Amino acid sequence: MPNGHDTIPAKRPLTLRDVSEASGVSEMTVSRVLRNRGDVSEATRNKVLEAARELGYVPNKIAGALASSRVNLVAVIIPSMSNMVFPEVMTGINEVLENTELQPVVGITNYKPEREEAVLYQMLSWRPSGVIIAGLEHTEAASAMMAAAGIPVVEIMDTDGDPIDSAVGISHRRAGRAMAQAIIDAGYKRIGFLGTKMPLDHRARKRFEGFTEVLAKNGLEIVDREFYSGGSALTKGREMTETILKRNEDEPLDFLYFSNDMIGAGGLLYCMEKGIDVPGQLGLAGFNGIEFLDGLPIKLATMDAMRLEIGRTAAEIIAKRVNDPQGAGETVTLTPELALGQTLKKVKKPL
Amino acid sequence: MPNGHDTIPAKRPLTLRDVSEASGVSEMTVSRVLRNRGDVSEATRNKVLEAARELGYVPNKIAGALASSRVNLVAVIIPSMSNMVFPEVMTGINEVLENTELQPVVGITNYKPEREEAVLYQMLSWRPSGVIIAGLEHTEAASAMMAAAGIPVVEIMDTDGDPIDSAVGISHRRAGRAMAQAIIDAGYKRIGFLGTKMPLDHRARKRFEGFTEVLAKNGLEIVDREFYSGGSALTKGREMTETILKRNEDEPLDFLYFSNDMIGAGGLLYCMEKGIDVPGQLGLAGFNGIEFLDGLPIKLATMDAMRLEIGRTAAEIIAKRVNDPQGAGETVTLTPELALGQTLKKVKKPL
DNA sequence: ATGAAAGCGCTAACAC
DNA sequence: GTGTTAGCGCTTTCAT
Repeated sequence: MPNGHDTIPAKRPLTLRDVSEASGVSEMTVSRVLRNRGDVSEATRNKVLEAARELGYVPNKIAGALASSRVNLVAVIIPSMSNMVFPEVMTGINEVLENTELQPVVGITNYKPEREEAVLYQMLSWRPSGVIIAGLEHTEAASAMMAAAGIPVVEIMDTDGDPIDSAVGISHRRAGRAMAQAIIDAGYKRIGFLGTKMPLDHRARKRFEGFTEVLAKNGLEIVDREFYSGGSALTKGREMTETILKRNEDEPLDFLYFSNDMIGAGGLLYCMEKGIDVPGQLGLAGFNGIEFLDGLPIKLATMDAMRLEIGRTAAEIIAKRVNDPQGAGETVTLTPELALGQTLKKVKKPL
Repeated sequence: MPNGHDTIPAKRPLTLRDVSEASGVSEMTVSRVLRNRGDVSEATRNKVLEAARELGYVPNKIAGALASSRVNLVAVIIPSMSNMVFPEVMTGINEVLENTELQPVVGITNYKPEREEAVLYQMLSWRPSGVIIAGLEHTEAASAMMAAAGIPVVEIMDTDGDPIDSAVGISHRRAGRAMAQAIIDAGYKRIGFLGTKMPLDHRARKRFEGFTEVLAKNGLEIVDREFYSGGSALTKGREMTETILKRNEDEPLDFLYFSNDMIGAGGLLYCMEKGIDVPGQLGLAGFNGIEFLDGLPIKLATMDAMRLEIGRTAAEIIAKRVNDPQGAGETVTLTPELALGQTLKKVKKPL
């Protein structure tokens, strides 16, 4: 032992039987005490608790789960942990699950379908009580596994599609449309798009589709676009903004639509530094409503992805269904508000 | 079924026996095939795989783990997921574990010792192959559990203390001392401190102690301090900076030391907005080296907490020890570099 | 190369 | 209120 923590070094991990012997109470009753189940007299209860504490017994959930075929785990499968959106979803999930027996277990897919399939397989092999998974697009095998698992499955973030069981999210197509409409209403015409180089980010794709759809209806097109991958989003936003503005100096752009707020913030900082008049000369908008935007000198127009709410609702659906396995799936579509901030001209909508 | 995913709805979850019956191969051999263990003829192997795929069989790890008393899980216990530092640690852990059989399972403590104890208990009850846990300070019960668990335990982030088994991190005391020295060397005298209101953030506390220690040795003291809790760190940094500067207008501060880079960035944005000459009139420094700083107009002086490296090293220690349970604990102290950025005057150190 | 039997540590179900 | 018995679905061990 490298230091002063004094403990009973356990060769063989302790079992219920050890507690049973130490307390002189049957294994079954020990089990009851440790799970607060069934009637146990105060006296034996204390004897057991005392013995367990004394020995430092930690129950073996593996054995418990096998015997009871109940596993209080919820598989949460998300693309990434590094872009601020999923940590917040997790917070929402945690908030709700903390008040239940359920415990989230997180798997990361890095936006790769085959990775998602593998992670899902791993997680399902622990026989969780439910699955919360980002997105509606999965490999065929993954969809089949979830459908066959016989547990509640909630697909989150997006509701533009066909859920396996339940879904909670926003319509990203609608989000793209709404932003396009706001930009058009404000009178901008020469619009640039800056986004991630991620063909597999279906939600970004749907927003883009909704966006261009409304532009088209109004006789407009995206004038230029710029993509990035990897690196610090703030830095990339700055660089991409410089690039796209320089490339269009002859016929300048009057609006930049960023596929996320982090690159949007980078763009905003760049504009402020260069003394570009925002929103007069150039309008800006992002997507996500990251809280961090509040700290910027001026607020970026954006649309909240309602991450916290999505996490909470998804967890609630799972919690409900665990106690009511017969329950049917449901789809909850949340409707985010457009936050105009200070980077979008406030122009009256033409009649 | 709410939609078009065609699957075999499984009433009773499939078992090895189902695959055995479907393939006409004994359960034991099926098990061998599915785990790639022992010699199995190519013919039976294919029969089994075919049957398993056909049925959509997902092995039950609960049963497997109980029978083999081997669980390929690594418990990762961290205070929070929302402040950018731990996601990066996770990335490092994942990178390494991806190349092994091991899988991380994350628990969040919210900086509460009693929560940490509870989470640890939960995790240990799954009999993981190892534990990675943030910090060296735990409740007595938590320390005892880890010491008695008979598995490798790596305490991360901090090495100023007494590890249970292994530790990987930096010396936060040294980090505080180094930053203080750099500030003093640059000639700043009237130093303010801005931090989190978190008595249980031992690492912040140690940095602070190291910091004031060096100031004291040089006949200096912190002139004023300001604390926050909750909210957007960027916003809070901005507000706190305003507050502390205003409060000391009579005898102005010439340096602000922020306990993390996010509030530091907020302070920096505030200064730029107000036209405060940084680093001439006022120097600034933070802590953590978050990549995001690169996107700011000028770079904040900071010290990298080496999160990625810590995560990787911790995971490596676990991976190594799982295959060598006799191995002894080890302590790895990483030494971060001070990044002066552009918010600290470059003044020659007085001879 | 394959199979049969025993049991991992716990809990459901049923006594008493 | 407490104890007994029989598994949960796998893997270990030992035969063959």
